[in-house]
Formats: sequence, structure tokens, C-alpha cells
Amino acid sequence: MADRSDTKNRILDAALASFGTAGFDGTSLDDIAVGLGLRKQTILYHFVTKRGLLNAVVDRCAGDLTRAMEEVLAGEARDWDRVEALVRRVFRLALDQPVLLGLLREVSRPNSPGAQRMRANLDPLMARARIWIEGEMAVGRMRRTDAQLLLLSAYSTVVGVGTEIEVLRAAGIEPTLRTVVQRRRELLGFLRSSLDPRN
Amino acid sequence: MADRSDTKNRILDAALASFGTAGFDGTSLDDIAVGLGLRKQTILYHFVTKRGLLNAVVDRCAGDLTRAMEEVLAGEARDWDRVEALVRRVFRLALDQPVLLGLLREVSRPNSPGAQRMRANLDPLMARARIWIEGEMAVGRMRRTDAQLLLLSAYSTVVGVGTEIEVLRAAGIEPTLRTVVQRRRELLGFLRSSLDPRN
DNA sequence: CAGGATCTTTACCACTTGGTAGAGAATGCG
DNA sequence: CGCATTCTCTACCAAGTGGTAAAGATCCTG
Repeated sequence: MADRSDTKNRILDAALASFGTAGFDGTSLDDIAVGLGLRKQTILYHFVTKRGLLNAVVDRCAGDLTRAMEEVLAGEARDWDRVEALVRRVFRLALDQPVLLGLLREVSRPNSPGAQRMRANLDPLMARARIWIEGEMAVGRMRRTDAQLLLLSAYSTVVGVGTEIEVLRAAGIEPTLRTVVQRRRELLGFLRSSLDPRN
Repeated sequence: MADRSDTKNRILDAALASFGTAGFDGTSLDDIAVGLGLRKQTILYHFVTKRGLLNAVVDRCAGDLTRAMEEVLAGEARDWDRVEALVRRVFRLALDQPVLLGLLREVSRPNSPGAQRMRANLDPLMARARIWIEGEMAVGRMRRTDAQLLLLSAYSTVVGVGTEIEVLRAAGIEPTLRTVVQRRRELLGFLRSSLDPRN
């Protein structure tokens, strides 16, 4: 049955878009279903419950994010170049898949249903990054600073890009690549000033 | 009847908190009501509709924000000092009234019910700020740059502070003043590098 | 006290929500 | 073919939603 994973993925796509823009509470299974030309019960068959659907969406997005990072970590970039490559990779992902930012935004909210799960998904990644940074600090390739705070700050900057794009759009300005690039430059500047030992 | 404005304000406070944390769709009038020890119909009496309640909340917050800015504009700070004073004032407001950040966040979302109204409220303020900045540019006290883009960038940075605080809290880190101060410093640095003519 | 204005209540409604139960299709395999 | 698995459907439900109608309170004022 070639349709199975196809239908499932179509549902996931639509759900991601809806959760990311309308939020979890603002999303109705009926709406998603009719938008896809099928019945709500089909969605529930695949994901059992609305919460289950959210979980699946969160898991897939976290997977995309993790895979993107792994890709860079498997590359040959080292030291500061690696930091830069990571930042560039994440921004590229965000540009390719803007809805992902919407979900991240929705999920980084107090009491948000998907917050815990997203966090659980990203925790290993964060821990790994922290350990690596702290290792670099130990051997003097990076300046000493609070690695975790740094990472969370970077995370919230990326999420912030999503809101900024929407704010611009709401103000009637079609966001150009330039504004996003500027944010990336700022983030890199912040990281550089925090980490670069020649500083 | 001394109670009138009191009840109304209590409702507004509770609604602000709920809208800011649970979102518009995630807020039930019943919940707000029982939380205040009164009936949902009392809320509807004062604000006619749920949307009306949101509008009132948005208006009040926009008013708070506007008043804070006016306060600085009426002060004696000029040129760059005025920019710095404005930024400091807004951050102080955000710290005094953290729920306000939650609402700003909720409202700076695509298709958010309150987005248009908040925008309509803040537009004059933004326009005024833009005109002032452009005037300063014209006489050479500030560097030439896109004033509107600059303002929106500053706005999204402030909103971002709210999400960052929540991300930290979700990660089990009680956000200290330090992280917020750091964001403020970054914003000031960004503005300075964009506007300061000696640069 | 009377009467109106302001405010809060009880009672109720139409509608949407996520979710359940079970019947039918469609497909793969012996 | 026959059977089982996988998938999607129709039909229905209990609970919660925002909102309406109208009865009481409570207060100020003449």
C-alpha cells in the first residue's frame, strides 16, 4: 500500500502548517481533514489522538533539525568554522522550511502542549553541543563562558527570526533575504564575541 | 459604585495573563470567570464578546507602552541618549509587567485575532519614531539607514526577550536579570552601530 | 419610599470540539 | 478464490465553547 506513508505524511505536513500558524488550540482536526479531502477519523486512525498528532509533528521537526546538525558535525569544519557552519545550516533549514519556525515558536511557550516533548527531543543535541563547546574551552580554543546560556540564547534568536518575519509581513513589508541574513550576522557576531579566543 | 472599574480591571488583568500564556484560543471565558469568583456572563456584560475582551486587553497594553514612551519623549534626553532612554524604559516596563511580553508575543503572530488592533495602536508611535529618526538622519546626527526596518527589528528583539525567558524557564534555568540585561546591551549595540554617526 | 441605572446572576441554546464504534473498501497473500 | 490486514468511511456522542434572554441584586437619586 503505497498510500499509507503518503497519507500520513500529507497529514503531518498540514498539521505542521496549522499548528505553526494557528497554534495547537486554534487547530481543528476537521479543518485539517477537509483541507486534505478526507475525514477527521482518518487522522485519528493514524495518530490516535490530537495530542498524538502534535507529538508526531514535533518528533519529525526535531528529527529534521537534528539531522541537519549531524550533517555539519560529520563534515570537516572545525573550531570556529564549525560554529559558523552550524549556524548557517540551521538558518538554511529555516529558510527552506519556514513553517518549522512557526512550530518552534508555538512550542517554546509556557504550558505549550508540545514544549516538553520538543525539549526532550532537543536535549541530547543541546547536551552534545554543550559538551563540545566546554571541551573547546578547556583546551583554550574558545573563551570561557556559560555554554548552556549561550546555546539557549542562540536558540531563542533563531525562533525570534520566525516572529520577526511575521511582524514584518504584518507591517506590510515582504521580508527580504537581507533581514534574515542580518539576523544571522548578528548571531554570529554574538557567538564570535563570546567564544573567539582572539577577543 | 466603586466596584465597577475594579471588577473590569480585575477581568482585564486575568484576561491579559490568560491570553499571554494560553493564547486566545486556549483561553475560556468560564475559566477566567471562576478564577475571579464570578460568572462568565459578567465578563460578557462588560466586554460584550470574547473578541471585545481581547481588544480591551490589547488597547490597555498598547496604552501602557505608549505612555511609557511618551514619558521618555517628554524628558530632556536628546539624540543618542534619547534612543538609549527609550530602550531602557521599554525593558523596564517588560520587567515590571512580564505578562505584557506574553501578549505581545501572542499578538505578533500571523492571523492572530489581536494582531491588527495592536498594530493599529502602535502604528502612530512607530510612525512618530520613524519620522524623528529620519529627521536626525537628515541633519546628520544619525547615520542613514532604513528606519522602519530598524524599528521592527528592535520590536521583535523585545518580543524575543519574552520567549527567551520562557525557554530558559522551560530548560530549568531561572532567568536572572543578567540575561535580560545582556539582550538589552545587544539591542543597544545594534542600534548604536546602525545609528551612531561616529561609526 | 419609589424608580431607574448599573451590575451580577441563573437558565438555556446552538454549535464545535476531540473522540468512540463499527461498517465497508482496498490490498496482499495462501 | 478466501481470508486477513490495512485503511477510510458514516454515524454518533459527551463535553465544552461563546453567546442570548431575562430575572434579581445593589446602588444612587429624586
